[in-house]
Amino acid sequence: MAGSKVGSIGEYIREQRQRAKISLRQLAAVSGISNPYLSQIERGLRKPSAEILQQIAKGLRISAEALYVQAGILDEREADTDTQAAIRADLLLTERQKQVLLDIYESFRRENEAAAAAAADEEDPDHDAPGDDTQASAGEDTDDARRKTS
Amino acid sequence: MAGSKVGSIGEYIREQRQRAKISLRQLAAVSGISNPYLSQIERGLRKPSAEILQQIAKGLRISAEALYVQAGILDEREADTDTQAAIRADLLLTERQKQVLLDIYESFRRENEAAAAAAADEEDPDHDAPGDDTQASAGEDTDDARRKTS
DNA sequence: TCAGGGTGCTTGCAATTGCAAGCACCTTAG
DNA sequence: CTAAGGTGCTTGCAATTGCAAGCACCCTGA
Repeated sequence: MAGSKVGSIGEYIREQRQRAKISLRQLAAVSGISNPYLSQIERGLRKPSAEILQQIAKGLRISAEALYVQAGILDEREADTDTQAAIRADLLLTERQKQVLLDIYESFRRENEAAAAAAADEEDPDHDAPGDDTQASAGEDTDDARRKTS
Repeated sequence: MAGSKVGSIGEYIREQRQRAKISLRQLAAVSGISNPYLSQIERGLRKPSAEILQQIAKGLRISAEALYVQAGILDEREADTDTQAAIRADLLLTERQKQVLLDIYESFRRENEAAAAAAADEEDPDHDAPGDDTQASAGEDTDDARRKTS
């Protein structure tokens, strides 16, 4: 198997794990694999079998297929229909249910956009060195406030 | 991996190969794997990786997914609705969010099926209405026609 | 300060995977 | 009859996979 793919699945797993905010050992434990092995997988030193990927997916509470696709052993499904349109057109759902799903979908989308914007804001200070002092100062105040609320 | 599953994938591969009327060596050659190894796989002496299954599927000109299902590393897919397919393919959602939406969707579906069953029990008495008999009869004819064309 | 609990990683090893070399057997042509 | 070509399988081995034992480091509480 091409090393580039294996590196990709390891990065992907680490990414999903960090999103779930669990440690490597915790994920290894709930997945039922050894933590050194999970570490090696994440760093691309080992190429896990499909069974191991299945276990990791279970631990991450995502579908095994998603990991298989990243690992290059399953093709990405086409089905490029729009999620919102599909929900609205789904005859097996009541209108109320459609709305609930759409609300959650949009909330997830906003969440992801906010995460993307936050990532962009962290990169901006690097571009404007003079403005950094002002923005960094403001940023510190915000961080202090967050610590107090936590 | 449970030996019973491995024995099953080996039998399945041999079956498909014999249906295709090609020898073990021919399949091994077009699949790009060694013929002794293919022999061992067919007899359940070895458990092939997903990559090897992928190659065998290519040689047999069947989908890799079919072999994955037999090997127990992929669940048999239910017929996805458009909504499910759309959620799975949505690049703007994280894997975790997809799973949450799918779980809620399926819960709604089950809710609706239960409601439909309850409604059907309440409507049974209405079938005695004359107009309803005519429609039910037409529906049955349509079903018969479909069975003949299938 | 030290002890305990947490983090991720290193290392050696047993088991497994996949292969190359070769065997045993069958069929066909000369 | 033999030789050639085909079939499926045996065996030993290198490489890989997955693990257990343990290391290095960090943080917190007494």
